[in-house]
Amino acid sequence: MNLSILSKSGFSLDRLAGFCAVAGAGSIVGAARGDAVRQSLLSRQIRELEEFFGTELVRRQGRGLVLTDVGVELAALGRSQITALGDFASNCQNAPIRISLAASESLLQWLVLPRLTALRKAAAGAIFVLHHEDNTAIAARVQEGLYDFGLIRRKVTRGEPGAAELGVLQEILIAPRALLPRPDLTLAEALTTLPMAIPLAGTLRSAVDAYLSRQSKTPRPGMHLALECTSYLHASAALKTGDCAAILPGLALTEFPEDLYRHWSLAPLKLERHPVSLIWNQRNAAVRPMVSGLSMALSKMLKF
Amino acid sequence: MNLSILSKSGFSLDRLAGFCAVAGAGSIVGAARGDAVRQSLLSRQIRELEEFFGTELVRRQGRGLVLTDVGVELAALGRSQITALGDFASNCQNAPIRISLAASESLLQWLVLPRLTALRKAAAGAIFVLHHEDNTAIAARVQEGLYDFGLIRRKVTRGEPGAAELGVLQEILIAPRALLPRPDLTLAEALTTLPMAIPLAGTLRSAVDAYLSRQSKTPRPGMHLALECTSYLHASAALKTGDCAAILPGLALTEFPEDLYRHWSLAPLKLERHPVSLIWNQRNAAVRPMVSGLSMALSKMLKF
DNA sequence: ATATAGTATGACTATGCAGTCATGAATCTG
DNA sequence: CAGATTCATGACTGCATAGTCATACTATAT
Repeated sequence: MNLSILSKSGFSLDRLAGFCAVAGAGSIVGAARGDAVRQSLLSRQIRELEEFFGTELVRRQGRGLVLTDVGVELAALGRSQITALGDFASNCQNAPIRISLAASESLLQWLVLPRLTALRKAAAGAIFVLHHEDNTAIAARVQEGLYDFGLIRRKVTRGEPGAAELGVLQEILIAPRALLPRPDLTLAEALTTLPMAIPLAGTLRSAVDAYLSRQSKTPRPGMHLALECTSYLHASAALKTGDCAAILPGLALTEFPEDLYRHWSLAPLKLERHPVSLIWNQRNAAVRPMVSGLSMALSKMLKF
Repeated sequence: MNLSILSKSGFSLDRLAGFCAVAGAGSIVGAARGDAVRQSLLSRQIRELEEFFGTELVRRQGRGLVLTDVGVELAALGRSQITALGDFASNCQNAPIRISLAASESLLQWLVLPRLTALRKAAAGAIFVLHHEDNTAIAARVQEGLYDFGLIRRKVTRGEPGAAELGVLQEILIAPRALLPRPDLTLAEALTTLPMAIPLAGTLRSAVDAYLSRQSKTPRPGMHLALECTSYLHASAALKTGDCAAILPGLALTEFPEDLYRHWSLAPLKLERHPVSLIWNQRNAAVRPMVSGLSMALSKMLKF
């Protein structure tokens, strides 16, 4: 075993953890959590690590810092080690392990949380820590080992390690029946006449317009919109007021009973399909037995 | 990230390394390497770890100690972490990583070492550390993470992770031509008349006897043996003296040129076949990029 | 019973490191 | 430009821990 780490001074678990915190927060001040005193400690710890390893770990850039490639590597290594030790300690105390999962608000709301009971059973007493984060950041964070699992919208190449495809999101239009002038309203009529809440996703908006023009229905720009929002959750809440219709992921349908709400498939819109995939960190899985076990269970249970 | 390890006192990398050393050596005195002073330190460090984790890590048994299951787990975890950190530090200094491989003397001699040049090339500057150890211990040590790779004689179930079958050892009989009364001596005649060096493997010995009795040749117990030895290497050395024939793995044949030595297949003896397999530790492979890369290369290059 | 080979423990020292504080330096923003 | 934000540095304190030593304890072998 290579014991050079222990015979030389300048390395400690504490420094490693500090560095990981900085890496996670993206800045020293951020990692110091407002504590001005901690800032100086962290700054020094990073310098000591750099001296110890003989490499730059961060690059001072402007009035902030960015990790170097080596720094990213070390942060990932450190995170996996500290988590593994934490798991081990938790196990010794029969204390629950924490498993983190990051996803967009809407996926958490309509894909993960409805299945919570089953998930908790599969996790055998582990505690789930849910994080919501914007879609692009999730993949990176999972790669860094900051989250154990992530749900993202992308294809998975067959046999790819650390990823599993869960299903394809289908958007639908839902409207309160009370709002309908006639019960047999067509999709195109609904889209042109009903006040509507739709997320501010450019592609969705333009797909609606394109569809309407194919149907020779003049879209009334702005007029048929009651609300533009940044999340399907807001659209869902708006829909619940009964004041407007909304475009939501099909998964949300369970919240809107058939007798009070009517829904239309948006298949005619030929929207781009978004496969939802579960991803996890391979190194984390190897080091945390719970993660490797759960990756199988989660990819089954979250399928839709 | 679970930071309970750092906020509570009683844990340190040093203690973890000490515990791993004790686990590897099997005793505190052994790990102390003769240093009587270190013994007391190690004993205390183990107790502190036990207090920290709130679990027994070793069980005092007689005048020695044995690891508990939890202890074995922690030792493996610690070893993989310390090695991974060591690798990282080595990488930062552009220093070579050490990759350890354990096998029986004969496999090292005739399977590994002849391919050393190719192996070193595949390992891209890593240093190979060869250990010889008796066959049964190797699997356990690899599992503990003490060795990165091991060569053992057992079957590999298809798709088994951390293992690859390399080939099937075929024993052969080799004799110096100078020793032969006639150049066309049959296998049975050779086995009954030539002085012979064979390893003290009970199965090999009784297979020879069984074969001879099938051939209605009376084995002359003891008489046809010049040497019983505990390793094929000894048999090989004896063979080189020219004074006796020897049963050796087919791999050894390269050392004995056709013009000076004659060899017979032992296929008629219907010996039990021993597949040789390369095994490695999955956790180690996940944590040491070099190991996971090499596992593919080694299982190809060591095939025979 | 005695020797021996192992572990355990108490008492101490030295040191490396986290924690703390004040202040400086570099960079961006209005 | 001033002011704000962020990182860097030097100087100090207190504490946890590695290191050291002497000795006690325990099980096994003869």
